[in-house]
Amino acid sequence: MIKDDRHEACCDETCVHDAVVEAVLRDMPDIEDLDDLADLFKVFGDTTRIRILYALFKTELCVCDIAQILGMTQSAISHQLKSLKQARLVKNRREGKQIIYSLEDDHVSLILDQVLSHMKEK
Amino acid sequence: MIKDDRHEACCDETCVHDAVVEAVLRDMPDIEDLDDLADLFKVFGDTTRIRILYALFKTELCVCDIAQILGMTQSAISHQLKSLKQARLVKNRREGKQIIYSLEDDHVSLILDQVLSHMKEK
DNA sequence: TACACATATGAACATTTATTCATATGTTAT
DNA sequence: ATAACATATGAATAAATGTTCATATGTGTA
Repeated sequence: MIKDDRHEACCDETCVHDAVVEAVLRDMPDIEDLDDLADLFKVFGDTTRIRILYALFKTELCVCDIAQILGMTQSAISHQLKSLKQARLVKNRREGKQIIYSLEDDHVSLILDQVLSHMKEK
Repeated sequence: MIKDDRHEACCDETCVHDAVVEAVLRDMPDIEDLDDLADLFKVFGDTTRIRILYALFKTELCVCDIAQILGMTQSAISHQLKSLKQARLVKNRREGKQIIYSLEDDHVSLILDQVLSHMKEK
Protein backbone atom coordinates (compact mmCIF):
# COMPACT_ATOMS: atom_id res chain seq x y z
CA MET A 1 0.00 0.00 0.00
CA ILE A 2 1.08 3.54 -0.53
CA LYS A 3 0.78 5.52 2.63
CA ASP A 4 2.78 8.45 1.39
CA ASP A 5 0.49 10.67 -0.67
CA ARG A 6 2.99 13.51 -0.36
CA HIS A 7 5.76 11.83 -2.24
CA GLU A 8 6.70 14.91 -4.22
CA ALA A 9 9.20 15.70 -1.54
CA CYS A 10 11.80 16.14 -4.25
CA CYS A 11 13.47 19.53 -4.20
CA ASP A 12 11.51 20.85 -1.29
CA GLU A 13 14.29 21.00 1.26
CA THR A 14 16.12 17.81 0.60
CA CYS A 15 18.45 17.70 -2.33
CA VAL A 16 18.73 21.40 -3.06
CA HIS A 17 22.17 22.87 -2.47
CA ASP A 18 21.07 26.20 -1.09
CA ALA A 19 24.40 27.94 -1.20
CA VAL A 20 24.96 27.04 -4.83
CA VAL A 21 21.43 27.99 -5.77
CA GLU A 22 21.76 31.40 -4.18
CA ALA A 23 25.11 32.02 -5.78
CA VAL A 24 23.75 31.21 -9.20
CA LEU A 25 20.67 33.34 -8.66
CA ARG A 26 22.83 36.27 -7.66
CA ASP A 27 24.70 36.21 -10.96
CA MET A 28 21.82 35.37 -13.28
CA PRO A 29 21.01 38.02 -15.90
CA ASP A 30 17.56 39.56 -15.77
CA ILE A 31 14.82 37.30 -17.03
CA GLU A 32 13.78 39.97 -19.51
CA ASP A 33 17.21 40.00 -21.08
CA LEU A 34 17.22 36.24 -21.33
CA ASP A 35 13.81 36.38 -22.95
CA ASP A 36 15.10 38.83 -25.53
CA LEU A 37 18.04 36.55 -26.16
CA ALA A 38 15.81 33.55 -26.64
CA ASP A 39 13.61 35.54 -28.99
CA LEU A 40 16.59 36.40 -31.14
CA PHE A 41 17.67 32.79 -31.31
CA LYS A 42 14.13 31.84 -32.16
CA VAL A 43 14.43 33.86 -35.34
CA PHE A 44 17.40 31.78 -36.43
CA GLY A 45 15.61 28.60 -35.44
CA ASP A 46 13.59 28.10 -38.59
CA THR A 47 14.69 26.51 -41.84
CA THR A 48 13.04 29.04 -44.05
CA ARG A 49 14.56 32.00 -42.29
CA ILE A 50 18.00 30.41 -42.13
CA ARG A 51 17.85 29.73 -45.84
CA ILE A 52 16.82 33.30 -46.51
CA LEU A 53 19.76 34.53 -44.47
CA TYR A 54 22.16 32.30 -46.37
CA ALA A 55 20.78 33.48 -49.66
CA LEU A 56 21.24 37.09 -48.59
CA PHE A 57 24.68 36.24 -47.35
CA LYS A 58 25.76 36.10 -50.99
CA THR A 59 23.92 39.12 -52.34
CA GLU A 60 20.96 41.39 -51.87
CA LEU A 61 17.74 40.04 -53.35
CA CYS A 62 14.17 41.02 -54.08
CA VAL A 63 11.31 39.04 -52.59
CA CYS A 64 10.57 37.27 -55.85
CA ASP A 65 14.12 36.06 -56.17
CA ILE A 66 14.10 34.66 -52.66
CA ALA A 67 10.82 32.88 -53.29
CA GLN A 68 12.29 31.40 -56.44
CA ILE A 69 15.49 30.32 -54.71
CA LEU A 70 13.68 28.58 -51.87
CA GLY A 71 10.90 27.26 -54.06
CA MET A 72 8.29 28.82 -51.83
CA THR A 73 5.34 31.16 -52.00
CA GLN A 74 5.86 34.90 -52.18
CA SER A 75 3.54 35.23 -49.23
CA ALA A 76 5.44 32.79 -47.04
CA ILE A 77 8.68 34.57 -47.80
CA SER A 78 7.18 37.95 -47.13
CA HIS A 79 5.94 36.84 -43.73
CA GLN A 80 9.34 35.51 -42.75
CA LEU A 81 11.11 38.59 -44.02
CA LYS A 82 8.96 40.54 -41.64
CA SER A 83 10.23 38.46 -38.72
CA LEU A 84 13.79 38.89 -39.87
CA LYS A 85 13.35 42.61 -40.17
CA GLN A 86 11.76 42.96 -36.75
CA ALA A 87 14.78 41.16 -35.35
CA ARG A 88 16.97 43.63 -37.25
CA LEU A 89 18.71 40.85 -39.10
CA VAL A 90 17.76 42.21 -42.52
CA LYS A 91 16.98 45.61 -43.93
CA ASN A 92 15.23 46.61 -47.15
CA ARG A 93 14.94 49.42 -49.59
CA ARG A 94 12.50 50.10 -52.38
CA GLU A 95 13.67 50.09 -55.97
CA GLY A 96 10.78 50.83 -58.27
CA LYS A 97 8.17 48.17 -57.85
CA GLN A 98 10.53 45.86 -56.08
CA ILE A 99 11.80 45.78 -52.55
CA ILE A 100 15.39 44.70 -52.12
CA TYR A 101 16.43 42.88 -48.98
CA SER A 102 19.93 42.55 -47.57
CA LEU A 103 21.62 41.56 -44.32
CA GLU A 104 21.50 44.21 -41.64
CA ASP A 105 25.06 43.80 -40.41
CA ASP A 106 27.81 41.25 -40.17
CA HIS A 107 26.84 39.94 -36.77
CA VAL A 108 24.55 37.64 -38.64
CA SER A 109 27.39 35.89 -40.41
CA LEU A 110 29.49 35.80 -37.25
CA ILE A 111 26.69 34.12 -35.36
CA LEU A 112 26.10 31.60 -38.12
CA ASP A 113 29.81 30.79 -38.34
CA GLN A 114 30.03 30.30 -34.60
CA VAL A 115 27.20 27.82 -34.54
CA LEU A 116 28.45 26.05 -37.63
CA SER A 117 31.79 25.45 -36.01
CA HIS A 118 30.03 23.92 -33.03
CA MET A 119 28.25 21.51 -35.33
CA LYS A 120 31.32 20.54 -37.26
CA GLU A 121 33.13 19.40 -34.14
CA LYS A 122 31.63 15.96 -34.27
CA MET B 1 -14.52 44.11 -63.99
CA ILE B 2 -11.69 41.76 -63.42
CA LYS B 3 -10.83 39.91 -66.55
CA ASP B 4 -7.53 38.62 -65.30
CA ASP B 5 -8.14 35.53 -63.20
CA ARG B 6 -4.49 34.58 -63.50
CA HIS B 7 -3.08 37.54 -61.69
CA GLU B 8 -0.56 35.54 -59.69
CA ALA B 9 1.92 36.23 -62.43
CA CYS B 10 4.32 37.44 -59.79
CA CYS B 11 7.63 35.64 -59.87
CA ASP B 12 6.72 33.39 -62.75
CA GLU B 13 9.06 34.79 -65.35
CA THR B 14 8.76 38.47 -64.77
CA CYS B 15 10.64 39.94 -61.89
CA VAL B 16 13.02 37.08 -61.18
CA HIS B 17 16.67 37.85 -61.86
CA ASP B 18 17.63 34.47 -63.24
CA ALA B 19 21.37 34.97 -63.21
CA VAL B 20 21.39 36.05 -59.59
CA VAL B 21 19.05 33.26 -58.57
CA GLU B 22 21.24 30.65 -60.18
CA ALA B 23 24.38 32.08 -58.65
CA VAL B 24 22.88 32.00 -55.19
CA LEU B 25 21.57 28.48 -55.67
CA ARG B 26 24.98 27.30 -56.72
CA ASP B 27 26.56 28.46 -53.47
CA MET B 28 23.80 27.53 -51.09
CA PRO B 29 24.69 24.92 -48.46
CA ASP B 30 22.72 21.70 -48.50
CA ILE B 31 19.23 21.99 -47.19
CA GLU B 32 19.92 19.23 -44.70
CA ASP B 33 22.80 21.18 -43.21
CA LEU B 34 20.66 24.27 -42.94
CA ASP B 35 17.98 22.22 -41.24
CA ASP B 36 20.51 21.01 -38.71
CA LEU B 37 21.63 24.55 -38.16
CA ALA B 38 18.09 25.75 -37.60
CA ASP B 39 17.49 22.88 -35.21
CA LEU B 40 20.47 23.89 -33.15
CA PHE B 41 19.31 27.48 -32.98
CA LYS B 42 15.88 26.25 -32.03
CA VAL B 43 17.39 24.78 -28.88
CA PHE B 44 18.66 28.19 -27.85
CA GLY B 45 15.35 29.77 -28.77
CA ASP B 46 13.49 29.05 -25.57
CA THR B 47 13.55 30.98 -22.32
CA THR B 48 13.71 27.96 -20.09
CA ARG B 49 16.61 26.41 -21.94
CA ILE B 50 18.52 29.68 -22.15
CA ARG B 51 18.08 30.16 -18.42
CA ILE B 52 19.32 26.64 -17.78
CA LEU B 53 22.39 27.31 -19.88
CA TYR B 54 23.13 30.52 -18.02
CA ALA B 55 22.76 28.76 -14.69
CA LEU B 56 25.16 26.07 -15.83
CA PHE B 57 27.46 28.75 -17.13
CA LYS B 58 28.35 29.50 -13.51
CA THR B 59 28.62 25.97 -12.16
CA GLU B 60 27.47 22.41 -12.59
CA LEU B 61 24.10 21.67 -11.03
CA CYS B 62 21.77 18.83 -10.23
CA VAL B 63 18.25 18.80 -11.63
CA CYS B 64 16.71 19.83 -8.34
CA ASP B 65 18.93 22.87 -8.10
CA ILE B 66 18.02 23.99 -11.58
CA ALA B 67 14.34 23.57 -10.85
CA GLN B 68 14.77 25.63 -7.72
CA ILE B 69 16.72 28.35 -9.51
CA LEU B 70 14.18 28.71 -12.28
CA GLY B 71 11.19 28.22 -10.01
CA MET B 72 9.90 25.43 -12.19
CA THR B 73 8.86 21.81 -11.97
CA GLN B 74 11.42 19.05 -11.85
CA SER B 75 9.65 17.42 -14.75
CA ALA B 76 9.72 20.50 -16.93
CA ILE B 77 13.42 20.94 -16.29
CA SER B 78 14.12 17.31 -16.98
CA HIS B 79 12.37 17.47 -20.33
CA GLN B 80 14.36 20.51 -21.37
CA LEU B 81 17.62 19.02 -20.19
CA LYS B 82 16.91 16.18 -22.54
CA SER B 83 16.68 18.60 -25.46
CA LEU B 84 19.88 20.30 -24.41
CA LYS B 85 21.65 17.00 -24.14
CA GLN B 86 20.46 15.79 -27.52
CA ALA B 87 21.85 18.98 -28.98
CA ARG B 88 25.11 18.24 -27.15
CA LEU B 89 25.00 21.51 -25.29
CA VAL B 90 25.09 19.86 -21.88
CA LYS B 91 26.43 16.63 -20.48
CA ASN B 92 25.67 14.82 -17.24
CA ARG B 93 27.10 12.36 -14.80
CA ARG B 94 25.58 10.42 -11.97
CA GLU B 95 26.60 11.11 -8.43
CA GLY B 96 24.72 8.88 -6.05
CA LYS B 97 21.05 9.53 -6.44
CA GLN B 98 21.62 12.79 -8.21
CA ILE B 99 22.53 13.56 -11.75
CA ILE B 100 24.82 16.48 -12.25
CA TYR B 101 24.57 18.56 -15.40
CA SER B 102 27.19 20.84 -16.88
CA LEU B 103 27.92 22.61 -20.15
CA GLU B 104 29.26 20.37 -22.88
CA ASP B 105 31.91 22.75 -24.20
CA ASP B 106 32.68 26.41 -24.46
CA HIS B 107 31.07 26.92 -27.83
CA VAL B 108 27.92 27.51 -25.88
CA SER B 109 29.31 30.58 -24.18
CA LEU B 110 30.88 31.83 -27.38
CA ILE B 111 27.58 31.59 -29.18
CA LEU B 112 25.73 33.34 -26.40
CA ASP B 113 28.31 36.12 -26.28
CA GLN B 114 28.09 36.62 -30.01
CA VAL B 115 24.37 37.05 -29.99
CA LEU B 116 24.47 39.23 -26.90
CA SER B 117 26.81 41.62 -28.64
CA HIS B 118 24.41 41.84 -31.54
CA MET B 119 21.66 42.82 -29.16
CA LYS B 120 23.70 45.40 -27.29
CA GLU B 121 24.46 47.33 -30.45
CA LYS B 122 21.27 49.32 -30.25
C1' DT C 1 -7.22 57.12 -64.71
C1' DA C 2 -6.93 52.39 -65.14
C1' DC C 3 -4.27 48.36 -65.19
C1' DA C 4 -0.48 45.25 -64.17
C1' DC C 5 3.07 44.12 -61.16
C1' DA C 6 5.66 43.46 -56.59
C1' DT C 7 5.01 43.12 -52.00
C1' DA C 8 2.45 43.11 -47.53
C1' DT C 9 -0.99 41.48 -44.45
C1' DG C 10 -5.07 39.44 -41.85
C1' DA C 11 -7.49 35.28 -40.90
C1' DA C 12 -7.78 30.33 -40.93
C1' DC C 13 -5.71 26.04 -40.55
C1' DA C 14 -2.22 22.71 -39.43
C1' DT C 15 1.81 21.62 -37.02
C1' DT C 16 5.10 22.05 -33.54
C1' DT C 17 6.38 22.60 -28.94
C1' DA C 18 6.35 23.46 -23.71
C1' DT C 19 4.32 22.23 -19.48
C1' DT C 20 1.66 19.30 -16.47
C1' DC C 21 0.32 14.99 -14.48
C1' DA C 22 0.97 10.41 -13.41
C1' DT C 23 4.12 7.01 -13.23
C1' DA C 24 8.45 4.44 -14.26
C1' DT C 25 13.47 3.80 -13.46
C1' DG C 26 17.43 3.60 -10.77
C1' DT C 27 20.01 4.64 -6.46
C1' DT C 28 20.77 4.71 -1.34
C1' DA C 29 19.72 3.45 3.22
C1' DT C 30 17.26 0.88 6.64
C1' DA D 1 13.62 -6.68 0.41
C1' DT D 2 11.38 -2.36 1.31
C1' DA D 3 11.03 2.44 1.52
C1' DA D 4 12.43 7.02 0.27
C1' DC D 5 14.61 9.95 -2.86
C1' DA D 6 16.25 11.95 -7.49
C1' DT D 7 15.43 11.83 -12.08
C1' DA D 8 13.25 10.35 -16.52
C1' DT D 9 9.43 9.71 -19.47
C1' DG D 10 4.85 8.97 -21.95
C1' DA D 11 0.45 10.96 -22.76
C1' DA D 12 -2.53 14.87 -22.67
C1' DT D 13 -3.35 19.64 -22.90
C1' DA D 14 -2.43 24.33 -24.07
C1' DA D 15 0.02 27.77 -26.45
C1' DA D 16 2.98 29.35 -30.14
C1' DT D 17 4.24 29.30 -34.88
C1' DG D 18 4.47 28.59 -40.19
C1' DT D 19 2.01 28.31 -44.43
C1' DT D 20 -1.86 29.13 -47.33
C1' DC D 21 -5.50 31.85 -49.27
C1' DA D 22 -7.64 35.96 -50.32
C1' DT D 23 -7.01 40.55 -50.57
C1' DA D 24 -4.92 45.13 -49.64
C1' DT D 25 -1.22 48.57 -50.52
C1' DG D 26 1.87 50.94 -53.30
C1' DT D 27 4.54 51.69 -57.64
C1' DG D 28 5.19 52.15 -62.65
C1' DT D 29 3.05 52.45 -67.16
C1' DA D 30 -0.24 52.68 -71.04
